[in-house]
Amino acid sequence: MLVLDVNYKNIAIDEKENKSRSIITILAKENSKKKEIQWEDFWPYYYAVVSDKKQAKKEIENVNTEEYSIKKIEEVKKDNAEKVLKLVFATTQGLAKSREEIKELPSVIELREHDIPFAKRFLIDYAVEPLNCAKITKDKIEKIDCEPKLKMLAIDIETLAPERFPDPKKDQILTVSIVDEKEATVLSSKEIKNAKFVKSFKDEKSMLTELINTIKKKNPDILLTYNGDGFDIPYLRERCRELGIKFAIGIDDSEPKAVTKGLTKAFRIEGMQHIDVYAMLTLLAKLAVVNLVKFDLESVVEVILNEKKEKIPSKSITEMWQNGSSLEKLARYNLEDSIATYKIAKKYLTLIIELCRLVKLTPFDVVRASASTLVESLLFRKAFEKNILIPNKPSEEEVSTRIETTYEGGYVKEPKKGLHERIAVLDFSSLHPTIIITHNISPETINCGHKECKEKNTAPNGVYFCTKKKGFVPETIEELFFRRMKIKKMLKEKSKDSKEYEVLNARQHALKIILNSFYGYLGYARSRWYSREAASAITAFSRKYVKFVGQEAEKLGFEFLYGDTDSAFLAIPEGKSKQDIIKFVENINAKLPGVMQLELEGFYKRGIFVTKKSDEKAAKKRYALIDEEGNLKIVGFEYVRRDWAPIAKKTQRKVIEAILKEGNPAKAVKIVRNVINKLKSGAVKKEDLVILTQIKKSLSSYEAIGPSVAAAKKAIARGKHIGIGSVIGYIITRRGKSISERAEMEEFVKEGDYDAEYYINNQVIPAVIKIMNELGYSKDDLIHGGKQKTLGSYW
DNA sequence: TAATTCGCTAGACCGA
DNA sequence: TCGGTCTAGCGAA
Repeated sequence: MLVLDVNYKNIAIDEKENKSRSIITILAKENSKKKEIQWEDFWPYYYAVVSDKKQAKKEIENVNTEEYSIKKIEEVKKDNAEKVLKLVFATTQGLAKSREEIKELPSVIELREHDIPFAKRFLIDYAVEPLNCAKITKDKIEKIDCEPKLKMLAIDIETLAPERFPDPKKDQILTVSIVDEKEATVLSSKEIKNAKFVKSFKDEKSMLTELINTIKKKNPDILLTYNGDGFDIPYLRERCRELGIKFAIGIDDSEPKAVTKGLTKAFRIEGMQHIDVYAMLTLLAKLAVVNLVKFDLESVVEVILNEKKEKIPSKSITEMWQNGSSLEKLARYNLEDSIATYKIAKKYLTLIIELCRLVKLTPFDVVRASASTLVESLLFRKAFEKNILIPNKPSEEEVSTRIETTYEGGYVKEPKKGLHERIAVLDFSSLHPTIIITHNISPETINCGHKECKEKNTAPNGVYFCTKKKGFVPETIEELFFRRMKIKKMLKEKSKDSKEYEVLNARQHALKIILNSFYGYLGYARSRWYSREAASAITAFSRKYVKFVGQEAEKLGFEFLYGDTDSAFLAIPEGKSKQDIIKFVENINAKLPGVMQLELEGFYKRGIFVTKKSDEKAAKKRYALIDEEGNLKIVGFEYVRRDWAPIAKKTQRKVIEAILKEGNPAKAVKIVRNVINKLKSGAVKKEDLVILTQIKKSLSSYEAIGPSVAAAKKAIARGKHIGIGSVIGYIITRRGKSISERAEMEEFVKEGDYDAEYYINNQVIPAVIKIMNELGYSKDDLIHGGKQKTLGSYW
């Protein structure tokens, strides 16, 4: 049986006395049939840490147990607290209401685990893995690993938007696209001829009725939308109400329900998992699974699916609809959105499944979670297994004080500037997790009092960690770490295009994501397992280890060029070989404690470090390398930044290529001079001039009005809608004094209308000058031509 | 509305 | 109009 969802509901247990209870419901699928299982023997509960168990019990019995639906008060044993009572309730409402009064009772010190949602509580206590199979008997749920066959259905709507953001009270839904593995259909509320994929209806109401029927009939396990939480689902619900029908797509004929998630709402649909692919992608971007900054479907499709998708602005959609022209194009556009949504979801489904299983959250929750929620959810289960009480969330005051004091991070070495040859890059694999495991770093192992631990396991920041008893965090991480190693080993024997490989790879990826999140979680102010000392000790150890590698390398005659947090860049001098590096790594590994491990990331033929703009020191976090196959690795430079114009980025890349690949700085000069001339001639295309910047707060709250904000304000004055999080693409034109005054959003700029001086002096030259400086060229040489040099004189 | 710190750069802002 | 300081954004790890 495949577990699709766990939820709870309130049911009457005694109609006469008006008594009810909260009961867990499991939505499972067997032989492609969904069914709901009610779990009788599980009740809402929390713990109270008390000063005297008998006394506290009495006090609790004296409150209105009826109102709070208190069922039972049990004495329980927990490994990290002395006197603990477990309070069991009939309803979640009773539980919630009781907290205020219970926590104030004289013998009650504090409540614990009082804010764990009931369904989540069940997932923890029974170790239920959503999207995995299970054998469900009366009192047990036994996990059985399986490959779930999930039926997904993507929907997307187009609406009327006459000169305003669409309003479901007024603006009708024009078309709806529905896509699954087999079918791709558009429903239209007006006849669209000559389009096979369109089903036309006489009006909006009959179209929406068909949509509801189709969803019910297809009965998917997963309903996919793109920003369905923010738009499609509430719009459909409102619009249906407006038309006097019910958007009853739940398996129990209920409408989608809004669930508050932070500031925004998520829409839950009974009987299926609503995955908002937009939410999913913001999570995957935060977890560094995908590299996305713009989340509109067109940008996303380009990056993830490597496809081009045309955007039709809402204004044009309204026009097309009203004119009755190009309706087929409109329908196709609508269809493509659903297809894209479906494809993206499919691409990451395996990873999402593995994350659900690992942290024991439903896909609905996982895709809308944050890194901290994922880590915390996993720790909840571990705490249950280890029989320890989960720490409470910190109060707001506590959060503020935590934020006030920060701690020192990783070590970044100032690089040796200039061109270098024969570079080996070494890095620690899983640096933070391995430090945590090796040194047993956990909130509760700090300064344990043992003399021996202090002597043997003190971090460079002065705190030490117990060596006698494994900590909660390191024990958890260690288990995940070794599980991942094992999977990675298995992967080597699988064929890369097999399903097995895909699943195992997703599994190790999920583990990696969680492993990498623990360190940040320990230093995160709202964390339940917060420990600044622990987080600070981790970075202190990291600095020590990286410096150690650098020092040992120099002792052997390698040059320690650069290092950042977990890496060491070494130059291999004449007379030393790659083999010596391999030996060096082996030697270091023999000296490293615990599971610490240094790896050879790769060899590079050449590399360049440049000076900062502000002074003559070499810049950290910016360098370029070329490997033996001629592959460039450009880090930190303008080339990788989106807030630089493509003309500057492309030129920089070409310059780096000419120098590292061909060793031909004269060619680099030529490239730059050509670009300058082209800019001057006015022939550079708009698309090469656009600078992208995100608007991160409300436009009114900016103290300094930079070009992006200025451009956005002007665009708003022209009627454009720009919200927080919008990415502004602007061009510097010739109209105005300051740069901000001259900035205009791309769509309001004509081809050729740009400020060549700006793009030469503020974009192209700054992007290449520091690189050319290292080769002996000045700004003048770039602008006026001049000396010819070859790299020969340097090597 | 929520993993961390370190670091670079641009351009506005502000006072002289 | 200058130079220093501050705000802001983005990237590396």
